[in-house]
Amino acid sequence: MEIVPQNRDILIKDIKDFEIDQTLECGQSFHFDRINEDEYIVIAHNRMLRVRRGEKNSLVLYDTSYEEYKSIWEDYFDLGRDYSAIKEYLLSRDERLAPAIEAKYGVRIMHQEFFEMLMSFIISQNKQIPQIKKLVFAISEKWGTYVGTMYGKDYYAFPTPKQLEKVSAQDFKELKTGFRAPYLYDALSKVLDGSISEEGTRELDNEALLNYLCGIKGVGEKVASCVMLFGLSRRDAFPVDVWIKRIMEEMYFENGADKKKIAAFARDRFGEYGGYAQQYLFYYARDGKK
DNA sequence: TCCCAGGAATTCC
DNA sequence: GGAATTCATGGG
Repeated sequence: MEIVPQNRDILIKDIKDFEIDQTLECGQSFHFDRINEDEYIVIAHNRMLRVRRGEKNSLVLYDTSYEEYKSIWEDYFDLGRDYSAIKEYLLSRDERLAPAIEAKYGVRIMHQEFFEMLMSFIISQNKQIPQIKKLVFAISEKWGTYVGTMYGKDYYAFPTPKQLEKVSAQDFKELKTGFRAPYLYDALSKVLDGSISEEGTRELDNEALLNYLCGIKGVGEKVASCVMLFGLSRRDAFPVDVWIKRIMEEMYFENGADKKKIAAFARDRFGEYGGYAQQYLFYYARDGKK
């Protein structure tokens, strides 16, 4: 992998184990627009990023700097990590992961922002991905900071807790968040009063962190695990949703298993690489059914 | 009209 | 305790 600054853009050559479309569309992220199969607009860290897949395993990040790439986007897309080692380990744990890993070879686990992940995955319950995206965009447009216009569309960052200080549960409801409105409000309140904070998560081990997050109304094990995996880089978290349950039962439990049992099995089988296994399997399972 | 959606809270037995 | 029901909204 080679990072080549070009004018106002950043060209990254010879990226392995990465595809921008797979990484964005595997279900971990909701705050982006697809321009076409190679080009996306990504909103994160109070910025709008135009990014495009280039020729021969390259990637172009438009209108950014080397410093910004190193300080933000490399970590955001997890480009600094060796995924061949991850894949090798997972395959050594179970070679039956091969079809999922081969099909979704370009997925990386992103490191997104904690608060946005918390709110997004509270929204995600009992919703489909396009609906989740719609609500994330609506909340951003209503309360977030304008970050730029591309192809005629205005983009807004996901609001900070501070920007939502005066927002009520009723305000969330008016955006059609439905029964999730009081959940969003409870999460917001706890972040605003400091009882939930990213700093507060650092010292906690996974089990304690899970309980910590589950103290928020509307946050159960699955949502908490997603926040841990995608927002706090707990790469051993293994969210069990309906898709994962389905494929794990197919692979490992002939007579079915509840979510707790599946999560425990995954901890034992995949260990610190559970999150990667989860995402390959989730995307593979969900895509196959389409 | 009916059914389901990257679930979680509540109610029921 | 664990299983069934409810929750608000949109789309097939």
